[in-house]
Amino acid sequence: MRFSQIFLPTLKESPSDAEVISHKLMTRAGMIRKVAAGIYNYLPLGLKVIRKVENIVREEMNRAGAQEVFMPMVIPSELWQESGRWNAYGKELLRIKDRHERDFCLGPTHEEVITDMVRREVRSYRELPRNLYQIQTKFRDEIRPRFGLMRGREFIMKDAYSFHATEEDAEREYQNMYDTYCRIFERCGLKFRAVEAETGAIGGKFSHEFMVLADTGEDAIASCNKCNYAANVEKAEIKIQGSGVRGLPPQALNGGQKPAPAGFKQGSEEKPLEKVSTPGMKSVEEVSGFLRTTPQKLIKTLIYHSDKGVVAALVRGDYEINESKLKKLLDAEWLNLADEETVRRTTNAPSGFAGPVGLNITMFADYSIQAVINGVTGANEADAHLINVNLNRDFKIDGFGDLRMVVSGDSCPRCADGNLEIFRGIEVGHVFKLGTKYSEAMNATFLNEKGQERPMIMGCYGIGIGRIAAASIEQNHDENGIIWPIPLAPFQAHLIPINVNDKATMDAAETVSKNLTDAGLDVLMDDRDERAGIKFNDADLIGIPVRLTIGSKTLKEGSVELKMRKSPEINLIKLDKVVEKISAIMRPAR
RNA sequence: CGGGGCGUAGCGCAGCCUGGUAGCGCACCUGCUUUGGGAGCAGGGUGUCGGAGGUUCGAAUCCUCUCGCCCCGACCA
Repeated sequence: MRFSQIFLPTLKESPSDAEVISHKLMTRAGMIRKVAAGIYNYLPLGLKVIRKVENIVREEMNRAGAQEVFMPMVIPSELWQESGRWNAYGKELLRIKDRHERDFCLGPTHEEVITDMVRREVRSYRELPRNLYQIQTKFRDEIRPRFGLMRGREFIMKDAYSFHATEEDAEREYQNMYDTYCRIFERCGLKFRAVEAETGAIGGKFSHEFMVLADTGEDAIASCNKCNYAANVEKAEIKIQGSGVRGLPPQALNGGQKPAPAGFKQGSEEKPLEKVSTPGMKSVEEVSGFLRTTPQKLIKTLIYHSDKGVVAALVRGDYEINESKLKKLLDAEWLNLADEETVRRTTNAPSGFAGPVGLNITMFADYSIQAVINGVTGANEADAHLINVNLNRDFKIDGFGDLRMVVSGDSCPRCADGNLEIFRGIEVGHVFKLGTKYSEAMNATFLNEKGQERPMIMGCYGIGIGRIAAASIEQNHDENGIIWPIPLAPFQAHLIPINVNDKATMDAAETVSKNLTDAGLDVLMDDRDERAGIKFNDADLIGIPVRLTIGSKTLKEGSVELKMRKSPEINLIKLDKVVEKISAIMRPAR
């Protein structure tokens, strides 16, 4: 391909709305252009990368025994009514009407469609298992799309769904997909980690996320420095010492806490409860600073609103509530921090002054507060807090649980002496074991060998195609531009004839280009009549792995310059060795 | 949805406070010179100042409404 012909508009400056490096570089390198918030055009260079990713995914899925299908993007509401998600899914589901006023949605995921497809055809256990996948554009009307392809509204995703006669077979396939995903991300040249994850709105029993490690990632993951435990922080558990069973006498538990700060040792005398004035002091920092104590002494009381009613959640002042854990403990469908109005009604005080003493609603608490002796809480009246608050003497808790976010340095919940570290990651893949959630709701059944009707056991496995491209850039770039790993590179070799008006240079360039192309390589030749600086800078920006420079000086010796994008060295190679040399570089990665 | 900000040339921005004929850099077009890491000189403006309404002799500028976009938060496969 000639640079003068390809539609590849590079930019010297980043667009003002791009924040993360992958978004800036993809725009500058002429890969994508924004059409609307979270909606992009893919230009030729961007599409080439997308296709590379798709092909890796396709090859590995096929190798794993899955078969490709293609489902519609526009889905009739009936299917979503059947699964119950038409009402449950929320506003990310873009609902549209056709000319007959019939309801449809743009597919954000395809469990309903695939379940419908399979239930119509599959009758017997003999026709199972099945693993079907598609690579398709999805639409989720995200509240706040951002970061270019990392969190678009419209995005390309590979989604696979498997159907099984038995739990064991579904778990075998889950492992098969897990292994396949590892191979896919390895082939893409990504540094990643598989972590335990929440199952979220898609539902199901357990799941793993595949996280590309990057500081700009939107997810935080906790990872043990000794064993292979790794989990999304939404899910990451704390270590429970002794037994973590609900209902045990509170002080018997000490859920893996950091030692209490000096001066507040367990077992110190319980002092008399006292009310103190704390005008305008709401946050943990303000209150602990004002009262000259530490956040560890505070018990934070958060009022939540849920389908199970208004509840209070208590956690030690230096920790944060993990809403996923709270939701699970409550067995709630939904959960929100209560609004100011509800807080006032419940606590008789503006938010910031809630406390458990005398509070007349159901209260759940994180294990961490069991270690707090003579603690500080809100007084349930404006501008006042209570000091020397003690569990059981001054208030009672309806249930204890692991309700807090893990923090760096927490003990590993799985092994004896490991500690958790927190990393940021970009979720590029997710595998779920769905179980029978959809097959039961939608009556996707089969007859087993005894002639009994049973719901199919399902699994679901997604990969964000565009996110892989973006994540790769987050991991592979420098101040000049993208550095593509060979498997994802839009071209393998970038040829730069310095002076396109010099016949010898151009003849050599044409020959090299033809030879490399004949050898099966994708070559971009910068035949533009531009200054060398412009060509070199564009080459660095778009990040093709191999650069070959052809100039009249080295040409006299029958040589061209070879430079890898990822390293600064420049080597001369003879014209007749070019194909051999470049092929050797490409081989391991192809 | 709450808070904040921005919409002016293809891109990045100034002008707005204090109303008076639309600007800068880059890009683009023409010519000459230059030619191995984003060239120089000369000439050229390609604009519904996001949109609608209002105030005014006069609005990019002031007021009202509206649309779009971005950031923070909330929320979230």
